[in-house]
Amino acid sequence: MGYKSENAQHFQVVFCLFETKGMATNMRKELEKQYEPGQVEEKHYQRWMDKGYFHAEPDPNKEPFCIVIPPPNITGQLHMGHALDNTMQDILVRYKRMRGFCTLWLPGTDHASIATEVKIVEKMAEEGLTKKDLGREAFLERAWAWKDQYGGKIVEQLKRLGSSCDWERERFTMDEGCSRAVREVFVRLHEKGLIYRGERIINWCPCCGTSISDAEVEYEEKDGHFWHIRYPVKDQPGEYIEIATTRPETMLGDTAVAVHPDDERYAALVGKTLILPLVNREIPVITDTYVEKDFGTGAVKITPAHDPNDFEVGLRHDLPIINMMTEDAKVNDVGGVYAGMDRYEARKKIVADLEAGCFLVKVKPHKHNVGTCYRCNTVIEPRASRQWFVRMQPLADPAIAAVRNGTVSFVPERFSKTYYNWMENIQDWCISRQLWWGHRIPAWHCDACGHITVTRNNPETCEKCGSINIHQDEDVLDTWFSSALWPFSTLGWPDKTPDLDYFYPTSVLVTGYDIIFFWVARMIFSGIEQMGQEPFKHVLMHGLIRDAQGRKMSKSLGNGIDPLEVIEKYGTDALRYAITIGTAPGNDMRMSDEKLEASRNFANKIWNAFRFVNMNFDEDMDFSGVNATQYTVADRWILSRLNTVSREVTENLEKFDLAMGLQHIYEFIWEEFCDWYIEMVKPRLYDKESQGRIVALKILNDVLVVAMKLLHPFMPFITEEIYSNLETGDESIMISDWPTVADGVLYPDDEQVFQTAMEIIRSIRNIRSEMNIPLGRKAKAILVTKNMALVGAFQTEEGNFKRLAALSEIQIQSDLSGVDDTAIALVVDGAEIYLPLADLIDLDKEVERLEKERANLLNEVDRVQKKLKNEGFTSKAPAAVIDSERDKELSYKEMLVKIEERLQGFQKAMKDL
RNA sequence: GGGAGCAUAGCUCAGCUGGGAGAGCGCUUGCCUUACAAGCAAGAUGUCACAGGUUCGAGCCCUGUUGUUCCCACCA
Repeated sequence: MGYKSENAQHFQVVFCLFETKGMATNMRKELEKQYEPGQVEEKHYQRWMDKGYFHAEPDPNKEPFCIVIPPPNITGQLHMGHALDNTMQDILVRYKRMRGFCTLWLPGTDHASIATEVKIVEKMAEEGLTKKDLGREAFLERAWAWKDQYGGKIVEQLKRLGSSCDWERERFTMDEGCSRAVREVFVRLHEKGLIYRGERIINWCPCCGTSISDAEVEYEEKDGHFWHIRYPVKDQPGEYIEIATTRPETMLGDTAVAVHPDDERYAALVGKTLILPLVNREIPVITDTYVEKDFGTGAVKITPAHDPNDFEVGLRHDLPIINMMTEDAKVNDVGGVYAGMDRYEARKKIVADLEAGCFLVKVKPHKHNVGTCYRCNTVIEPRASRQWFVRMQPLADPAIAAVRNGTVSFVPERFSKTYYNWMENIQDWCISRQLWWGHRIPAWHCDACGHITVTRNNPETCEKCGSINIHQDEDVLDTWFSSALWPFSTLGWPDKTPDLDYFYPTSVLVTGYDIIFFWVARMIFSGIEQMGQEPFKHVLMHGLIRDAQGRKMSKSLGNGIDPLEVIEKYGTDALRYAITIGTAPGNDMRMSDEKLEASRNFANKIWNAFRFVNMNFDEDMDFSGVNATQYTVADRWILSRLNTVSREVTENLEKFDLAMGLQHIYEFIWEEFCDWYIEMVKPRLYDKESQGRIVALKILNDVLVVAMKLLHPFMPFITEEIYSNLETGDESIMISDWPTVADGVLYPDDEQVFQTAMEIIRSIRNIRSEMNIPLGRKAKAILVTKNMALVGAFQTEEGNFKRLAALSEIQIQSDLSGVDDTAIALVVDGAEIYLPLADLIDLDKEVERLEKERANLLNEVDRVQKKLKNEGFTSKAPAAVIDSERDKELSYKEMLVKIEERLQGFQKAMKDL
């Protein structure tokens, strides 16, 4: 089946939409005045899918271009962040596809271990159930059911955005392949000694009941207190050390008090024993340089089990680690009478008891940062715990180098600093989570000998003692562990697949700057470690979308803008336009109804431009006889401009400046094509006998074809809708070729002439408006110029120019003969226009206007001349700049002369009156 | 404590390797001109935060200051 017949078939589908309302007389039916995105989007997306346009297979004859999607959480509901992220990816992908790359956009979803588990637990709570009630297996059944129910939802929502993902390759971080990759990486890192298990202080979320990594802790400044407490010295009544703490309840776990070795105030007490109040435990006074003399009292209680610094001090001094808290943040058995109390309840009681026992010296208000869980916002509790860690230093070094040497580049560049900052100060990564939903750690503990067997496949015996009494580690891995492998696990790793071979390293990663640590950094070191090659060449960062007031969108504020509602109301293309336009790369942006309306208006503008063209098309047009010799100035001007704009859009896309690319095509379509070219072409079209009609139709068609291509990556639906109704020979815009661009300016002379003509028309319109000359009153204009090209243009386009400037006649001549002294004079670069409107003119005002004009020009001439007289300028500025200043000088001078002549004539005429 | 961003029209924001300040919205005026009133035409509005410096030339580069936002670190 050829293109033509397909196209014809498609036409019928399109136009039946309008059959009911239109009252068309031929095949080209009247289109709706307003663009209706709804059905158009659904229709084309379905067709693209059916045709398999999104699918990519490795093609040795083409260059690959690959993006892996930042996988949205299965629990996720599409929000503006997704809309931005995926619009940007789709723009790049559609552009590269049209440029002939073998283009793969690989989609998928993330199991989002902790986030999903939190949601499921919440839902279970509504039924009065806890995880313990269900047990691991039943819980996981629920989780998978959840995934099946909601996982597809976000995917369907991504489709509404127009995302041209290869859905045949959709992946999930917990699918068989990705899980295999996870186990493989874990085992490999373990074999290299880069994964270890150890007792460390980790961040514990009492609400989620799990450890979380440093990156998952958010700090908020909160008002707290500084409690000053006396710890009495053993056997020396009246002697004590005063410490200060923000968490008095942790004293239950104190195993020492530390002072600075050089602190003379406490020198005598070092080595003595203190009696821990309320607990009556004996603890030593030690010295450690970690203590700052000038902060607080200069003496620090040391709680190795509940503070990272204290833990380190504890290690140095071989102190016991006393954990005083349960997993749900209650005081444990260590706490004696406080056992079973919630941490804050215990705090109150302990403070009260300290006060009663005269141990409390004072309470000072104190602002400090409190860590909270990024998922549930609960205050996290530092806690000594046995966990699995990834040793980061060896992995970080090559990952830093990859960015330093440009193998991976951040766009905009400044984000590489954020990356270095983190990578260079990296701590080991706590990867074990006390959760059930996720990749279970591939480690088996031997009940007989205690050895841990780490292996890819479920072992039956302990590798050390051979015992069959082994059990798998209860914990799962940090959800980011599997995301870190995403760029290669999704392409088939650890197998050597053709996909992996062809598409890895991927081309670009598009994501928000808020996720550099969680994800980008970890993908980079994982890719380098496992594949020996960086996972992507460029990281294109974007900012956050905020609400109209500039606030972050959040559930609690209820200020979120739902992209699906926006799509319903304004259309996907409008949403994509609004998201892309007018932002600098990497900056946050605000979204508002005003912006969306403006975006929809642009879509509507394009629609009406097409509508105009469409209604002038004939059923059987034949462009074959049209050739370049038949083009008018306007034709060559618009083609020349189109060529330049094509180059600009291409260049901007190449350097990932999407907003600027869109800006260029926007301005071209609205200001040049619609406001000028279409207006210029109308008379030719209305005159059915005109020779130029078919030429004009061809140019309209061709310009729209290219303009739609340039716009397609940004606004895929409306461009496809229009493209499929133009004369192209293609079956779809999305697999058509990107416009080719000629070097330089295509028709420089015509551009020049047309610019001047536009300037003339604008100044006539201006004066009409200024002098309140109504449109109804047709005025005559005398154009005085020696520019033959301009004369030619005005002769061939006379009807047009008359109409655009609302003139009844344009008389062209090379001198002032017959021009009335009192005619209004307009001077532009290269021409003068005289409007003999004596009866309408207030002579004094006209003199005033001319004098103002004269003053302006004098000013300009003066400025340019000063510049040109400056030797520094003439000797150092580039030749092109100097030339253009010389040109300006000439034309300003010429214009000045005309104005002055005019003024003299005018004043003489006034005298005569 | 360290790092980054931002400060340009009434509002929201663009502004290329430094070479006469732009858009959208809003505002004023005139238009339902057979593509579009979700539109057309014309217009007004700027000490480009401040102070120095580099340069023939600075919104743009350098230094400092002020205000503001964010990230990282975490002195108990």
